[in-house]
Amino acid sequence: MAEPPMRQEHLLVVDDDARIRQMLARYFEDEGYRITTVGDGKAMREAMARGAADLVLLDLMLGPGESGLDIARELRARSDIPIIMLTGRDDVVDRIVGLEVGADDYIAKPFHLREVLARIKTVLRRRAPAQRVSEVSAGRPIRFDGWELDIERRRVVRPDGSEVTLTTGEFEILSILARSPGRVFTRDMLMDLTRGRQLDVFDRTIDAQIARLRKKIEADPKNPLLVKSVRGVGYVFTGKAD
Amino acid sequence: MAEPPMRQEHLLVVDDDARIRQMLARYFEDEGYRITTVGDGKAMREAMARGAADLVLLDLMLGPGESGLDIARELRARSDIPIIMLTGRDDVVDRIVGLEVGADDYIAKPFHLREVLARIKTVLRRRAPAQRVSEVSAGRPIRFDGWELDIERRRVVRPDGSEVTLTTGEFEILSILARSPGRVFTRDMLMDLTRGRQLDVFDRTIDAQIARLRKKIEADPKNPLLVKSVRGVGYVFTGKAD
DNA sequence: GACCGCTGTCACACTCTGTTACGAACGAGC
DNA sequence: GCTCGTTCGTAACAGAGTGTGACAGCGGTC
Repeated sequence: MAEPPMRQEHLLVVDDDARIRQMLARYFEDEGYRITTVGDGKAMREAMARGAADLVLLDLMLGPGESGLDIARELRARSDIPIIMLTGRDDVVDRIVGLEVGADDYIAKPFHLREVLARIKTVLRRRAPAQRVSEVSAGRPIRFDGWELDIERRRVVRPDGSEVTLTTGEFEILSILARSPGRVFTRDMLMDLTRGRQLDVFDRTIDAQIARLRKKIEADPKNPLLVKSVRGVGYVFTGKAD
Repeated sequence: MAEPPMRQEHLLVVDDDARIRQMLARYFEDEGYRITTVGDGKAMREAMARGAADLVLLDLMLGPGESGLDIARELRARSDIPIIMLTGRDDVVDRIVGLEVGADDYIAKPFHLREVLARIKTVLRRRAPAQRVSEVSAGRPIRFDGWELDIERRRVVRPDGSEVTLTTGEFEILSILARSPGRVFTRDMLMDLTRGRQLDVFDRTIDAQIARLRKKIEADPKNPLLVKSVRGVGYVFTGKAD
């Protein structure tokens, strides 16, 4: 029986902070990864041209005139390479946009190296299916199945024209989900993106909010059509964009 | 050293990792195969032009700007040569797409050489009757016999327009099967593609799920028309695409 | 302070799924 | 045809995951 060849996975780090680059490089080399680090978009393009990486770790706060979001969009337009964004602790908006743009996951700075490793393994292992880049442009209302969700004005209008009154929490969850239809969000991500904190072990907060949301927007909350559960994973928005 | 095949079968390996090419070359030469190895799509086209191989072992993660999936599609468009994909450990999505594109089987890296040999023998033996490339494009619902399966929206609609409520697990299995009608999936593949893990020896999980699925979508679950069993092998979707 | 809406937490019921067990169906060989 | 060993279908059960009513704490308003 032959020894299985451990293919060395190749990470590409894009961060303008040299200390972070060095720290990540040292850690992941020790962990047996091949790692390339670059400081800006230009160097990233060159590195990608020299040889495709298996995953990109992308800082969202690059130097002046460069946005990690644009780079993510650019990468996504050209390949399906997994992207993990490094975001500021409270850049909830950037995280949401990052996910819309097609990033696979995000990690808040400052991070624990072990956590980065865990996320990388997860993303490489279970590539989220069909990361369709959503066409949602901020500011324009989202329309689905006759509904209208105006994120700017925090309004939700039924197909018959009447307005639904959602609480802040309900609205937040619906916004996150509806911005990326078809993408499954874990409870942990939803907690983070709506409340900015982590989910405890037996936390049922998100479930309760989803139940309340369904009661308001689903014709039959027992058979939801817009927000479905994915057992063992989380929730997904299944409305059909108009 | 194994018994050499009657006629020396010719394998073509496409992988950008020279160590893997060399390892496969040495092993299969010892096993009595004729083997050609190339590192990219261009070299593959040249090799194919020089002389058709009997089977292509294709790495899905090639260098920059090259996707194994595109190459598989290209190969399949021009010939019925059997294709076995080499995929990352858990690139479930890539595997599914690969099968849709018309590959005959896949092997997860890192692999055991004996396993590769076994799979090659199987594929060459059963010479799958020209796996029809399915036209399934992600995002668009699959239609068969009046049914509609909308993977994005996680919906299944009967010919009479009513909706079937499938559980997450049932839906997953049906999705995998229906994406590649006519292809026989082993229980092991189904377990791998839906749950990302391997089947234990006396595992009846898939059978149970299939039974539950049939109860919901078959008119007569005892005489299934959509999901049939292939004794000793697995299950196959036999719905007729509309 | 009293009131009120929102949300986190708990408890309980219900659903889903892996596992087991057993009988039926099947194929091979005689 | 028959037997025998294997494979498959499925009912039943238990454990894990999920839905949801109830309630209390919190922060706001009057």
